[in-house]
Amino acid sequence: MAVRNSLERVIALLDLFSEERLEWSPDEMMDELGYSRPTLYRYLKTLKEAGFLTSMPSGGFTLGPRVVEMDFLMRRSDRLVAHAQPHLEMITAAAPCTALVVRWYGHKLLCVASECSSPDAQTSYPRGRPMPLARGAVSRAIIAFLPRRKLLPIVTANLDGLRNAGLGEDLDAVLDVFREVRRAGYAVAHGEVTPGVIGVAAPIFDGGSGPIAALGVTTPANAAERLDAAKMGEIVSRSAAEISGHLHRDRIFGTVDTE
Amino acid sequence: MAVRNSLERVIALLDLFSEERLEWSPDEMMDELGYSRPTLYRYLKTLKEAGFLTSMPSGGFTLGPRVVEMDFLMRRSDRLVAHAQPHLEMITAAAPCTALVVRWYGHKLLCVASECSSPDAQTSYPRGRPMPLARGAVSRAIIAFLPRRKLLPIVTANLDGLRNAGLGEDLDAVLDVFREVRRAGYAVAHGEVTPGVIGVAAPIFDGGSGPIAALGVTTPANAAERLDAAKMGEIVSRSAAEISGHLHRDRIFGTVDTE
DNA sequence: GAAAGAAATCTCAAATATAGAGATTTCCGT
DNA sequence: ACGGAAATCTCTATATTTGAGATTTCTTTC
Repeated sequence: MAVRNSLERVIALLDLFSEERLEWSPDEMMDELGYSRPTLYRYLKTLKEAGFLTSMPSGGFTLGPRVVEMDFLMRRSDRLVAHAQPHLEMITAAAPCTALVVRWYGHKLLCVASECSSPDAQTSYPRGRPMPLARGAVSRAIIAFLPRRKLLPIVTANLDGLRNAGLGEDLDAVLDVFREVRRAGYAVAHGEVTPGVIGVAAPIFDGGSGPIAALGVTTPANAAERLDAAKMGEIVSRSAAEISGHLHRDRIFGTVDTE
Repeated sequence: MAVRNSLERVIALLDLFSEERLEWSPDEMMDELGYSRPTLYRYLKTLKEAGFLTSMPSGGFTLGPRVVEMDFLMRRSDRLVAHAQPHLEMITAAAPCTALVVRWYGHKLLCVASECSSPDAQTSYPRGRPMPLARGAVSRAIIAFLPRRKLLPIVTANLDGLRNAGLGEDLDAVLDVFREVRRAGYAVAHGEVTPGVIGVAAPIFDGGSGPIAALGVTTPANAAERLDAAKMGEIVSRSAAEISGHLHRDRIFGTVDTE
């Protein structure tokens, strides 16, 4: 654990609240982080006043309303989500599947919108769920279209993961796969993220360099037998291109904000 | 602007990102907050590394992936949401309306789950949207059931708002309204939050003192003519009671966590 | 591909705010 | 109203933060 300044120590406090554990008592936090009592309470008080944490009736602390509100803000004013929503609905209405939009955050993939018409809960992928960087059509649809100078470091850094996903034995083989995705305009994956589920995805651009997100569709493999990958790729690519067009226009003419 | 310690200054930075404005450039932040360049960049770097902010291709900053992930965590492990979901679906399936769960955060009401079957977009109320404290059935359903020592300060602090909402001219009149809500077990409101929309709501308890949330249903007034308020109150109360029962049991037997 | 311009980071000393031990107050259930 | 736990306060030594300016890194333009 490197030297931490006070802000990092506060953030370490927020880091405690994870999937494994969403409620912590002050004493447990002290044990875990080694902060003194007054210090911990000072931090807690400020975070609580700002709404990042709330105290439960049980005496413990959890994440607070501020988190929910900030996510609401993001959702509500995210043009990507707004423009993608009709497409998600259209796609899920046409066949039992999950359609999702995954945003590229520079070194992390996160689902930001999804619709699901498949009865199979396995395929569902809600907003907020992180997506692995080395596997899946969505991830490949984004990485493949990154500008060279960003693509190479990411590929080399994740080479092991990509190899395990079966993309190829060495760097060149993996790069070939990405080249092929670029040529086709979309990526296909067979059960890489969820076993038994086929995924197809195409990149979304906003006019800047490189994709900012991807539109993906996943279907249970048995259902996908009828919908062949090429056809799905076609549909996904077209929708992704339309969304990109909207974003591009927004960017040029300035965002028509709020409402 | 009172004296602020460094943590509060960092939070003030996050406060900038509001409904009005979700993208800020470093220079704009400096102007707004008066921090020096190195200080601002130090803050930004840490917040960015922690994922609370991201830099946009345009050079500005916005809220980052961490926010979305934290909301996902909360949503996914919120027993209130989990237990309420089937009821929301059941209620919205029965008639065109919006059913929502609003959590009480000690001094703030926030919608945490909602389903909508009404074609009228007016009635929709998505997760993350704050709810006014002085108006609406949901708010009243919660406040009315607070323990005395919490109820009084809140009512007196918001007396003006409550008066404007038409609850009564003075403190005693307002308290009478709440007493009546307690007697009925649910609250009814006519167009208080959204004009032309009728709301009915009942409190949800988890076994501690005071309600932790409310279940609400809103319908366009014309559609509500057929469903009289008493009947809606009945349904909402029953669902709220069932949800309370689940939460109570969870609390006693310990949470069956994760999955 | 080089050069100008902008953006981000670094250096370092002064000063200021922070940390923590222990005392004290407030809160809560009985 | 009481007792025990939870949260906050006081105060000083000390470590940390701050900010001006220099410097590096990245980006855009030619």
